[in-house]
Amino acid sequence: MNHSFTNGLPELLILRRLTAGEMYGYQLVSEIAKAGEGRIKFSEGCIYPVLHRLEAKGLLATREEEAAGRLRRYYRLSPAGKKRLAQLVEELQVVNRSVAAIGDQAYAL
Amino acid sequence: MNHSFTNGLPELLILRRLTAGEMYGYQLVSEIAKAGEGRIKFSEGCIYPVLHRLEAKGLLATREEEAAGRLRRYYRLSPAGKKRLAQLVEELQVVNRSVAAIGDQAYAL
DNA sequence: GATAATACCTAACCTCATTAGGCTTTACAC
DNA sequence: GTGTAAAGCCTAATGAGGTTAGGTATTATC
Repeated sequence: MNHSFTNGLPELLILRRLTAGEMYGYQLVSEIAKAGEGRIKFSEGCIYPVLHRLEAKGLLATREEEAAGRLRRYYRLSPAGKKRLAQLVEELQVVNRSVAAIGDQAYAL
Repeated sequence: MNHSFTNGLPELLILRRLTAGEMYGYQLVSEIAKAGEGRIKFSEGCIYPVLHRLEAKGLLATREEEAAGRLRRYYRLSPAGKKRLAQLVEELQVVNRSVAAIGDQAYAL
């Protein structure tokens, strides 16, 4: 893909998607791809390690469930995860405002 | 700083700032800091290598000037640089739309 | 019986931004 | 007048995190 502005983006997309309710990893991969307009797509090799990191930091909580002979690990937001989400949204807005600000003397965004 | 969404951001800010006219590296560092609301600040150790990369790729052109006993290396946009800028702006918009899209069933951005 | 889809995972690699320096000249303070 | 900060340029080691490329097991499909 080779995109810019993607560091921290898997984390933000995961946290934000989980505000709608718990979800498992494989599902998050396809939900993110769906939201990505065919332009943004994070593979399992990216999403799973992020989920493990977020859980280790206490931003996500987990439960396991077996469905159709397959193991599913569901994740949900913790209070700390909600705070982190708000922080990431704000950081993205700072980026957007900075980009707008540095060019407003010449070009509109 | 430890921010998210910063990969590619120095490049975008530089390219966008240069649409207003040529500028030298040290100046770009402070201009970016000024646009960054005290939240975003890319040091010289980041900006100079980016400038060299962009010049090597043909996105920027250069000239040297001596002012007050100090050497200044001015950079300006090439046509390829303008195309790259448009591409980066669009990539950032895709990011913003994806973030909005993945959460619009639950929370507003 | 083979292939794709579901569902989890890890490891090596690569691309930057971060940190931490180094070099030179001018300006200001003590 | 000597020291420190600011103006300018630069590079190298580090680290965080996404990409690529796998591996495993079960179920569904042709």
